[in-house]
Amino acid sequence: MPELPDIAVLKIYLDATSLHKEIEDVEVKHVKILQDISSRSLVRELKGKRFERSLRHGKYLFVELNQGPWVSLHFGMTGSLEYHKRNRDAPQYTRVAFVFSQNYELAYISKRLLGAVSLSDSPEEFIERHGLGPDALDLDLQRFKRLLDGRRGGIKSALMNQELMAGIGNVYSDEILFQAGVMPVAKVQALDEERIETLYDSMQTVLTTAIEHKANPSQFPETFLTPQRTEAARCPRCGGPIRKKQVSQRAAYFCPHCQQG
DNA sequence: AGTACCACCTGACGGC
DNA sequence: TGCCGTCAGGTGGTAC
Repeated sequence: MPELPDIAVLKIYLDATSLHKEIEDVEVKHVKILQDISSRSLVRELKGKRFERSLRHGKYLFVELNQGPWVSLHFGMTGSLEYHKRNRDAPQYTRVAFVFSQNYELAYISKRLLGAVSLSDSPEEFIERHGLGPDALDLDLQRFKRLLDGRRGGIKSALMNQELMAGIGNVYSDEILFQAGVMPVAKVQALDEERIETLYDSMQTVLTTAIEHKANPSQFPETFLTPQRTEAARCPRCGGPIRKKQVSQRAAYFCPHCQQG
């Protein structure tokens, strides 16, 4: 479920395992995962260098090398990281392996190959080039209001629009709307100022709470909708049935009793 | 400006 | 058991 909280957890993991170690080799196991760069260039740029620090913006993780470009990691719908000792059973679907000394490596894993590994001059340059909005957790209420002001479309697609704000995907947009008591089909224009503020508060609370629980839905508070993303589920607040509906081309889960507008 | 649709990929699941 | 359609949390391009 790689949305903002998941990437935040991957950042903690990468920082704890893979910084300040010489990259002895880079193994590209599937070139389709590389974006705008060849295998050879990636290896040449990274070999002998070290990861010094990482930054997260939206659903992207950027890793700074001790000199040269930044590595940018995007995880698509099925991506992850795993640091492990190299042996005969490497993780399945490892697409790129960053190899350190003593036979340890950081594996970039992507089952469906929808993610991307690339290089950029800086996170700022990458964010600009991709037209990403501000990070959803680095957004104050006033700016949130300005971003939504005058928008004609639905609230769910606005929350998921990476050009507007970066980091929220299908699952967390549903959770934020549920916590705020707003229907996924609600139009932005139909929300008064108070509900926009509630939405903002829910966004901050949901994202930070998810990160605190390692982005693992099975550990989320009982008041959360996310673990109930099945059609037979019950609303954690009122006990009524959870409904599923296509909204903005995605499967939205919501409680018709607790969410309005 | 905002939305619909398709494409990119692979795997899981249910129906037959 | 095998085949087939459908669906899955990502982004990006095109057409309206």
